[in-house]
Amino acid sequence: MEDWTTATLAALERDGRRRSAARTAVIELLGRQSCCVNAQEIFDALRHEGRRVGIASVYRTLEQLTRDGFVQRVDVGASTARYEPVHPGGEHHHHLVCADCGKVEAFADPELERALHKVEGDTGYSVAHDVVLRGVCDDCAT
Amino acid sequence: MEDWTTATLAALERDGRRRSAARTAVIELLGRQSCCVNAQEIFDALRHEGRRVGIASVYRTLEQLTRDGFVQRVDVGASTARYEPVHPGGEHHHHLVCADCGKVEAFADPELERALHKVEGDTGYSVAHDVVLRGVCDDCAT
DNA sequence: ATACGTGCAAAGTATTTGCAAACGG
DNA sequence: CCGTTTGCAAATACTTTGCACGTAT
Repeated sequence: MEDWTTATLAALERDGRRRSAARTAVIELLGRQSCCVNAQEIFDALRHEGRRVGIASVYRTLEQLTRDGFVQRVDVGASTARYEPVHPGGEHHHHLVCADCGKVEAFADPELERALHKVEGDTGYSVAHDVVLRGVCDDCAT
Repeated sequence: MEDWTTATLAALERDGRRRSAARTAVIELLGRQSCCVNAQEIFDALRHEGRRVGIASVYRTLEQLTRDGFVQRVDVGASTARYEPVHPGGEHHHHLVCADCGKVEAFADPELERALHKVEGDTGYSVAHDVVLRGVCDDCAT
């Protein structure tokens, strides 16, 4: 979804925010992810490609993007928070977490999604939702 | 569910663990909860009723109980982890979290549960699951 | 020019760990 | 008694904040 990056940068600009180096770097990196990442991973990846960003800026950017609804925070139970891009009306998935090694995988299920929407209608809660299933992954099952 | 307390204490005993004061206090308090609580809340409540427990013991007990499947850790996105008793085959609910004030409420939905079990069958993940819906609670909606 | 953003380092929180003393079986 | 468990305090892990300087607009 290269599109998310462009859309997000454009939305920020429209909002009067500046297209600064650190912010742009974080957004571009997020746009390349297929599933959730944490702040440290973003920081390390950016450093690895030679960008000089501070981890504080990573956290600040994530906080902003989360507040504005461009990314969703995913709490999979590890001590660290993870984040992933939100594709409005598009691809949408949930998470399988290995109880053993902590690995996080994505899954999607239309029927589950339908049940969720119904509950959201009933309760009035509908800003975001996340389903976390715990179990043992294939690697650890051996 | 006064029953959970008894069952859990018995299971620990059967497992060779000691029925120590701190551990028993934490388990009894958990058994009285209807929804999830965090370590600090447990600590404060126990202190309030005059029991001299250290917060480290609260964490240690929670970690043990979680590992053994007697309590489930619930990550609702706040910085602190919450925990609640697991009633095997019995009452089972998920959580609504207010995006504004952080309040956590419980909800249950049979259709959602059915969809979840189906996904668990498909994926092989089935140790535990938790659904978190975010939104604005009635109090904050005003 | 002039706000807005930044990197760094220091400060906060939540949780874990080391250890000698207390305790349960 | 002897190994488990404890409370405390120090250590750790993650995240936030204060601040002087950089930089987009």
